[in-house]
Amino acid sequence: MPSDRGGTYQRIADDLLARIRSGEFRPGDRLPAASKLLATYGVSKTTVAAALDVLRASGLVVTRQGSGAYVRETSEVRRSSPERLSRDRWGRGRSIQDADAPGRTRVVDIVVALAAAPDWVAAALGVDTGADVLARSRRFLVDERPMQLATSWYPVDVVAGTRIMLTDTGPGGAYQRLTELGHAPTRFTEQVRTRMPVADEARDLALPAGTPILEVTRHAYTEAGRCVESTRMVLDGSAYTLDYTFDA
Amino acid sequence: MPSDRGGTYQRIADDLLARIRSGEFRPGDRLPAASKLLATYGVSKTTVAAALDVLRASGLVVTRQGSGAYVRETSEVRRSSPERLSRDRWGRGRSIQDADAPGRTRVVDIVVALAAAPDWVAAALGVDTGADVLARSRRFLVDERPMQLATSWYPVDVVAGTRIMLTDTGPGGAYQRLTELGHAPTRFTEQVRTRMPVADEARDLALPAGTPILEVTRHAYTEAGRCVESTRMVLDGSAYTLDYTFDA
DNA sequence: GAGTGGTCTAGACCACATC
DNA sequence: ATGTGGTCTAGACCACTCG
Repeated sequence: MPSDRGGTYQRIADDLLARIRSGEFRPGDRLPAASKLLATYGVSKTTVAAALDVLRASGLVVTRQGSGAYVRETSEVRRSSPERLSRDRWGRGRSIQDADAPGRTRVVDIVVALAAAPDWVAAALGVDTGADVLARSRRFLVDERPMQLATSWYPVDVVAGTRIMLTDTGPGGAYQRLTELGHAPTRFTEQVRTRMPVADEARDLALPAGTPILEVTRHAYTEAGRCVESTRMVLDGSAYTLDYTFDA
Repeated sequence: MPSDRGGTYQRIADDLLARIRSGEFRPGDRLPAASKLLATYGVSKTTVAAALDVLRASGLVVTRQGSGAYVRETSEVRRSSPERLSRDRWGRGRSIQDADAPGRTRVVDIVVALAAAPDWVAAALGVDTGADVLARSRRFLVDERPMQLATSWYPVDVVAGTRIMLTDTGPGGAYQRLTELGHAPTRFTEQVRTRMPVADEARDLALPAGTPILEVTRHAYTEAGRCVESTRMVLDGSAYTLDYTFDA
């Protein structure tokens, strides 16, 4: 066992990490039970638990009560490219979700309501702070695994009386409806950040400890330069890779 | 104190979180000492420590030994846009780093060496797996705060005998040199992921617990479609927002 | 020196899964 | 029924800062 800096629990964590890296424990494998580790390293149960906490916080190990501690399996990565928003994707009446990687996407927990616009939404959509806008929230499952939370906001004058105000926006989705209304989005901006999830997000996305999220904020602009949609997405950071392309 | 689900430490963490959210404790404020919390909640020191561990792992609290536990200050956000790579930026002999947000950028720990290409680099650059390529590693400080680690790889036949092989690539940086060599990058792809840092990254970026990183992989292509640079960057996730723009 | 966070023990009880 | 992880206690010692 290495005797570097840090407490005993840190050295045990480092040792276990090295054994995982070396291939002694592979993804999906169960680590030795705490009672074994306790004896192996000659420490108390609390110290072993602390070591496992380190590995959990770094997202490398998941624990299942009554079962064991397991090396986390690298989940299949889901790619997300701007091409999913290209006009010929949604122009044909296909769902934008079809553009993502394989897997059956299901949209659940759809909530559509008029609500006061958050500051940054009001600023983007060009409405007064606190003015009512249409908010569409929903949750995306891929093969029944929750992958993404999203809320989109629209100016009321744009979407009033359209299918965007209904739970089902119809073929092609909101972008197709906006196009039919003469507000076709032609340009998008996305801002990408990362952070640890809040408790609600961790629950809704079923995130194990040590899993950060990607927060993507997208704005859709018409040819005239008007912002007609503001969207904030929260993605399972262990599942997504975002692809972007641009010219010098 | 809420008496919801979960252990005592979880309820203490939830309570402290609520008090932070309510504004009772503001960013930079010191939380009550563990000895106070211990008395307030009527629990043992271990339980208080567990509650603080929850808040640390979520990046909301930082602790300083011998001093106290503090509500984490939201560090100034540093924006990073593709425009930093536009030709007129580096075409004028300015450093690409100048394109980022305010602050003095300093590049340290520059290491330039020939090394075996990792698989994904070899594939991108179109060389044999394990073949030697030029690797440039460095670390970026902004106002002396470490913000980013980066390694770039170049095909040997492109950069042999040029300043790209030196520590100082000269005015305009590597892209300007590539342009002079007839390999002007005209198109870039970036792949963005997030994950928790490994120990080395947490140390080199001075990341507090509960801080995820952004891993950005960029490829630079010439007009002819050849990839002449492959770069992997690791960014302090609490400091960066990535900006992208694209058309429908 | 007083106060703070960080670590560790030995043992206990609980909730959960069935290795 | 047994073994697993999860939680908690009361107390101890250490390392660090200086409120």
